[in-house]
Amino acid sequence: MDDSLSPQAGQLERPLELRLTYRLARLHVKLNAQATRVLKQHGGLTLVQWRVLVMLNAFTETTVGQVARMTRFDKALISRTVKSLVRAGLVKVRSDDSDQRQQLLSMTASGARVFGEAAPHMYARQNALLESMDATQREVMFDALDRLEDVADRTDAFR
Amino acid sequence: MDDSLSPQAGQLERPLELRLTYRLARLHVKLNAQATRVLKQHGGLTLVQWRVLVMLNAFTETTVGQVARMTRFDKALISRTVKSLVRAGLVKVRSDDSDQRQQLLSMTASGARVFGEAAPHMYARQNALLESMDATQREVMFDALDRLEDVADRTDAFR
DNA sequence: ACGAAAAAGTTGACCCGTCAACCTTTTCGT
DNA sequence: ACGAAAAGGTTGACGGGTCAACTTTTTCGT
Repeated sequence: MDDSLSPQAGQLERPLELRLTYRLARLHVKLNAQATRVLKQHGGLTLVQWRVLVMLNAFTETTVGQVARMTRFDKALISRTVKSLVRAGLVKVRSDDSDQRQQLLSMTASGARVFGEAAPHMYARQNALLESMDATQREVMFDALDRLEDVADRTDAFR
Repeated sequence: MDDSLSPQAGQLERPLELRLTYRLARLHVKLNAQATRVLKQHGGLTLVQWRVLVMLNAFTETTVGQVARMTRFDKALISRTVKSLVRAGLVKVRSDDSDQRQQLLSMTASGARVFGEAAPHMYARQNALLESMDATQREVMFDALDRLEDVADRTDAFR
């Protein structure tokens, strides 16, 4: 399989490899695929389920809305994912007496077990990613991420 | 709306803000949303349609498979998107006599017009993103993207 | 030159993620 | 203390994106 395409190319306004959005999208896809693979091999969680459990692990009792805000996922998605976790017996729900709208979520014992099974591999992966860069690279990277998010929030410049 | 969540937090194995995958995912979502907004305002293309047209603009006659490989999108997605573009009259198809399997795609006049309407804004955006970083930052960033993609390809480390 | 394998493309099924509408409970201004 | 507005959450509908199966055409080894 020859992937070099030998195009009659030339005039891409900016070479593809140097397009930031393109590169980020590509990386994001790869990282997601990798995470999904790792999770499948170690406990069978989906990526969203994993992210919810990470939150429940960090903040022992929390709510759908809080998880949604923290992960920046849509609350509809979180709501459904929590349901799937409850159905699977990994998460339990307790109603909050001081606010009848919301329910407090926490991991069950078997939820903690499944989480504990996946966690080392996921954290090893996270570390492997970070260790592919040295300290200054990392710093520049996170700084750049901050700036980019900032620019991404302000579309108004192009209206 | 208080977004600071004042959690009973503490023991996130790695603070959320410093999780690379998390930050990248978040940025990616924002960038996509921004691009979608810009496209909606200037010609009404979808993001995938835009990416296909970018390819057709750069490589005047190309095929579904080539576009799929270059954009790294699934060929099923490209196939459907091309159909939508043909239906909209923005892309036309010519059969290749030397290979009956594939069809050569190119923009129509009105395709070029719509593309030309969106392009300046999209490129301005791309530039705004790049200009939020100085030269060395950019270099570090692209280098980091290379390394990360590399690591992302080798899951085997965690098997 | 023939059959096997590979490539191009299409289609259907399916999951992910977003959006908008909606219901219930709480908060808050007056 | 009452009504409006806001917040929490659920649901349905939809487009985005992936995966696998399949058809047709081409390539290639022997």
